[in-house]
Amino acid sequence: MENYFSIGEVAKYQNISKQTLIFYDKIGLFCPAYVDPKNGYRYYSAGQIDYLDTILIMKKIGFSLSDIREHMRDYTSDSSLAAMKKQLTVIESRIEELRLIRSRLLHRCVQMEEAQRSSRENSVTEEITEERSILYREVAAPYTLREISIATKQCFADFFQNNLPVYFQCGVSVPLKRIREGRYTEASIAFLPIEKTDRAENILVLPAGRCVSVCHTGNYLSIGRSYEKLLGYCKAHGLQIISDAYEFCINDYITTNDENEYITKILFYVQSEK
Amino acid sequence: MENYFSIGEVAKYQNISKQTLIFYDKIGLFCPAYVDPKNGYRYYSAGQIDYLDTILIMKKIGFSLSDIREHMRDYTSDSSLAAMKKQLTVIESRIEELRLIRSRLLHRCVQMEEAQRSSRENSVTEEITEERSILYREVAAPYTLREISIATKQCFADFFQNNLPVYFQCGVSVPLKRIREGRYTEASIAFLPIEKTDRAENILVLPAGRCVSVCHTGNYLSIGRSYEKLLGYCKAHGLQIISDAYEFCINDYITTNDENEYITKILFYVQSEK
DNA sequence: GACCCTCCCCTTAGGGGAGGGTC
DNA sequence: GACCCTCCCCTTAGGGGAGGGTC
Repeated sequence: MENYFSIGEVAKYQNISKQTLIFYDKIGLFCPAYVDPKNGYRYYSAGQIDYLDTILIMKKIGFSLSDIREHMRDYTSDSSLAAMKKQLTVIESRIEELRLIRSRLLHRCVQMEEAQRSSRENSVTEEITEERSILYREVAAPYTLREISIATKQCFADFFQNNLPVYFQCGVSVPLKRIREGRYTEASIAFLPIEKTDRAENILVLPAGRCVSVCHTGNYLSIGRSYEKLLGYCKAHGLQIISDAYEFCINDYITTNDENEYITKILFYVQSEK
Repeated sequence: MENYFSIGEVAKYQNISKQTLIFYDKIGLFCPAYVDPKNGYRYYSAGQIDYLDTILIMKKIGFSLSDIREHMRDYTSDSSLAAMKKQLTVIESRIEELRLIRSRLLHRCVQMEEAQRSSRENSVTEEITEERSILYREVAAPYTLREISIATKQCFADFFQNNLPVYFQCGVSVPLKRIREGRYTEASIAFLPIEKTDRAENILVLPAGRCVSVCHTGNYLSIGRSYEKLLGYCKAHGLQIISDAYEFCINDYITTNDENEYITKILFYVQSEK
């Protein structure tokens, strides 16, 4: 037994637990070279423990234990190179996915922080917006919160299914005509802002242009208050509204369960009256 | 029941399975607004299913279901922002980790492909190497494969424990004196090449400089053959060896279980004889 | 006293039925 | 016939014992 290692020694050298070695033995991934028939003690040969490095590296690369077991049943430099290259693409797509999630998160965090500063004033601002795309679904009649919710759900389902580059944010659009009639909450489409994409179906591009906006703070049903303010501002400044209303949820059910904290940015495209 | 959704409808809208909804109910993460007492049917209100978006987004961001449950017990814009920012750092470190793994994998793949081309010729080449660092451990007497294996293990354990920026590659160094005496396999240190690091302990920097090298193909115990070739080359070309031997495993037990496929690059620093 | 063994239960986020009732 | 329910077993990669023998 001179040249053999006990389970404790192997565990120590490789800095893994004995449990792990017992487990690898049980699933046939890495079995001791010799097992004492009278007490069941495991002994590993010096030559074989190098294979543990290979196993640990394969694990680090992202292979499952059963993948590793199959791979090592008979591995050559060719099969190893092929396996490593395959894993390289897996890792790269995982990195891409995480990057996307990071950019969405960042976007939402930035928006919330900006809104927390500006919403206290709650004043109308004029700005030139940049072009942006939205992924949308039409809201069915009678345009109550229920139908809006369903349309939003459909957008999210589309996003989760196709992993589209949307942000973690939603919004709705309300026709100008309904706003004028005081039907502030009867949205005609629900949408999710989305990064530039090749896809065409259910995508709408909002052009760059002159806009007025206000952040509405509080319960969604009280949004009429902010609309009146916005309409009043346009009238007072000689601005003609040339689009439907676009509402972007900055703070909504995704980030708070207190409706008083809701923040909705309302936006209209405008031009000076002739 | 007019405004309620059945489990099937919710599953369809959110594009998740019924099993998932039953599971979320069981763990108390997302329970139906109403359960029919006579048949146990689940009914979800229009208002509540928006929370599912929040749950799915939180999941996508990387929270566990129990984290989400705790978070949503009472979440505000402040607590959400804090949670999102925390997750942002988690995601960023995950991306970094994957990047590191990718660079190691790439390094190994490139080396193997290069070696597969050049090893067929098996000829001595002269080159100017760049500076590189190695993470090493000393090999104990009597310098057999057993002690080398232990030293290598210690390097790997250090790597796995501290997640050091090493490549998935190992190597050894053999003192020139032992080479001259024909003791080709009696390495004095085992090492792993490592990216530039701030760490100082167990790190050795191999300088840039003029080198000769040869790729040895096959069983490690036959490496003497390649050493003789290398020494002969130096003699014939008037080169004086000014360092110990460094052996880099290009193809080893990590990538093949056929010793005939092993490829080891042997390298000496040299200068012209005066 | 330190080391080793074999059970056995536990964790995450559901998937896939079986068996039986319900709209 | 399509929909819903409640069990129940299964998956990954081990961790954490308990209870008992061994160097």
